[in-house]
Amino acid sequence: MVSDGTVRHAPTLVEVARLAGVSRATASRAINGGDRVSPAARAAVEAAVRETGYRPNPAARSLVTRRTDSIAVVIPESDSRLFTDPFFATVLHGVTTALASTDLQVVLLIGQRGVDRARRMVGYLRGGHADGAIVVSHHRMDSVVDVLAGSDIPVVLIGRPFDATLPLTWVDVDNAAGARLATEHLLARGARRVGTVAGPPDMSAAEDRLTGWRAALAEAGLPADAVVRADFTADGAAAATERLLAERPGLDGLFVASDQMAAAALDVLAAHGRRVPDDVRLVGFDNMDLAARTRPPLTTAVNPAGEMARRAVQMLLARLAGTGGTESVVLPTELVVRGSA
Amino acid sequence: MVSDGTVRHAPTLVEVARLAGVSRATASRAINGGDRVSPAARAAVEAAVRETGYRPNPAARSLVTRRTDSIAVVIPESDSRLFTDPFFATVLHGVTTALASTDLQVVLLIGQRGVDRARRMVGYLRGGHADGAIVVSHHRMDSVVDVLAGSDIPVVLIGRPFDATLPLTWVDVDNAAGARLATEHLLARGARRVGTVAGPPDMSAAEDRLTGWRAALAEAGLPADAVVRADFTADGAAAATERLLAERPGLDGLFVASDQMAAAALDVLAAHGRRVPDDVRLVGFDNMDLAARTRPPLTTAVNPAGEMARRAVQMLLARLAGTGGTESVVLPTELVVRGSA
DNA sequence: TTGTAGGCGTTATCAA
DNA sequence: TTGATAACGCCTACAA
Repeated sequence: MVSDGTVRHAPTLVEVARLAGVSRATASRAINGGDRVSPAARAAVEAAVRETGYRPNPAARSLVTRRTDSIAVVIPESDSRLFTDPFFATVLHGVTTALASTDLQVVLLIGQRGVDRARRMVGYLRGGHADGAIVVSHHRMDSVVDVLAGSDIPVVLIGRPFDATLPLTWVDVDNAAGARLATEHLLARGARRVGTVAGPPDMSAAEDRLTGWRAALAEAGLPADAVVRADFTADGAAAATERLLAERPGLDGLFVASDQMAAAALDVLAAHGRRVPDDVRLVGFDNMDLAARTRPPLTTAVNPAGEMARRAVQMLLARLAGTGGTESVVLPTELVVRGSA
Repeated sequence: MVSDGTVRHAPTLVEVARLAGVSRATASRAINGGDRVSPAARAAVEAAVRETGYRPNPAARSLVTRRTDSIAVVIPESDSRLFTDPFFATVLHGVTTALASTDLQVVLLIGQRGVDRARRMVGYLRGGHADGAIVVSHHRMDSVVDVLAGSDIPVVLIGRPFDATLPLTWVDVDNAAGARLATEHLLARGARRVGTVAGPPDMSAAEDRLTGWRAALAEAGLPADAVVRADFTADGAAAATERLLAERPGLDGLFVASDQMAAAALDVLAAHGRRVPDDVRLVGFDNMDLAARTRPPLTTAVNPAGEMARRAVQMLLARLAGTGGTESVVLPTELVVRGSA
């Protein structure tokens, strides 16, 4: 007990044990929920814990258990998307929420990409700072992923890696199916000249969404050649949409690979006097907050970021417990129909 | 130690020392940059470290140094603003960036408010999981702040606490000055009937911005009674703006306490056929990404979230080093003039 | 400058 | 069911 003026060092197991009238070993067992403890001893220890405000020293515990009771969330994005994109905040929130019932902590690693940084990160993880990792891999990130794949650290990726042969577990939304739904919806609403503002080719989500768009058009027997690339930013999407309109003045349908880009496309279309959805039907992807607030509001495919985070946590926990979690997961998506198509 | 050709367990100091032909103590000194090491010994140890891929076991180190080399970032928000608001992502990015040059890690604590959770958090911090904490205190959060103030954990708040008498260090932007600048700008542009969409009264930023707005009007000898409250969400702001327009049809200037809310107000004004800036001059607060992308783009006061994060880190590091960091800081703001006023 | 030895707080092993 | 006792890997007086 601290008598407000005395030494303020945290109570240790020794003091708890002494107060409870048992040995350290018994106190430890009682605290860690072991079964080989008499009810009397357990009660005494619990009382002593309450009285002293004892908390186990995590370093000491970790030293002997070889676990840290924490997991790392790795976000290898350096650019400004980190601020802009609600995706990361949603994932982070999902992870911490999913972990709230456990007593695992989240250690955050935000870093630049590149081989050096990758090695540092993996070194950190191997160094025993975390029991496992969730990697939010939006970009290609070969270095981090490669190094991780070559290690024995339990890790789950959010967003599939490019190289499907790597021994890695991941969870992703069915980007191709979402894009396909979106495009089919455009066609169902009567669009016949359908373009797309795609994401950059070094992101699997971008590639998969492009694939889905192509598939829907192929099935309808329509050409899939009205493609422009952007970088998932509003500015990039605005410029790309301008190019597309110049190249394809007859466009009557547009699938844009993210809501943020779709909002920018909306502005460009308006600036060109093209009404949405009357002249051009428009569908986005993500269904983040933003989608409901544009005018017209966006029809869009759902990207369940929070759910992906929860699943990733589940899988990682299973891995850590040795009870599975080695199977990658593709979450379904659906289309939310609003005013833009 | 498993034999599939390799040694499974991470190399320890003992092996490094043996390989370098020195004692554990010398190896430790060499690794930790101590000066009492001969160049030869140091070189040998460094070579051994490289060869073995040695990384100090953080738990063992922490056990004896009584430091964890990690700091906690506490975000006691439970509601959806966490996803929506780029403020948190920006702060997080700022913190990790500022910490990149050190070898401190970030432990993320996202939690509900309330006394129980507050005690748990503080217990966690006192338990020796982190050397200090940065608390992003947007809301009132009396419980967390009170408990923290009563502890001896080094902590820096981002956003001033309501109770100024608490022995806490914090960094904040000069919200009142920003609001004042904004309102003065409205007046300079000719507005005479100036209202405000304020934030909720349990947030110091909201109160300070309201204060600044009042001050500017008082100085100009104009009434400051056209106030509606919202909760920093777009929907809340839209409803509030509707109320304000109903109450004050003659409004010709509007200060909105955040860009996100200002964007919503913009829509409402447009829906009522009020042109911005011709009929109503509008100024927001924050200067986040969004501000440049509304139409017209928003004139707004800068909220330097990243800079606040960096300063908070600096202050906390100083505290940990015992070299100051006990003085709270108010960062200046400025007005960014765009099309809305 | 280097090495010896002790201890940080906990859990795990083994007798009792 | 309990209690000695030995690790866990590292740092740091202290002595050489």
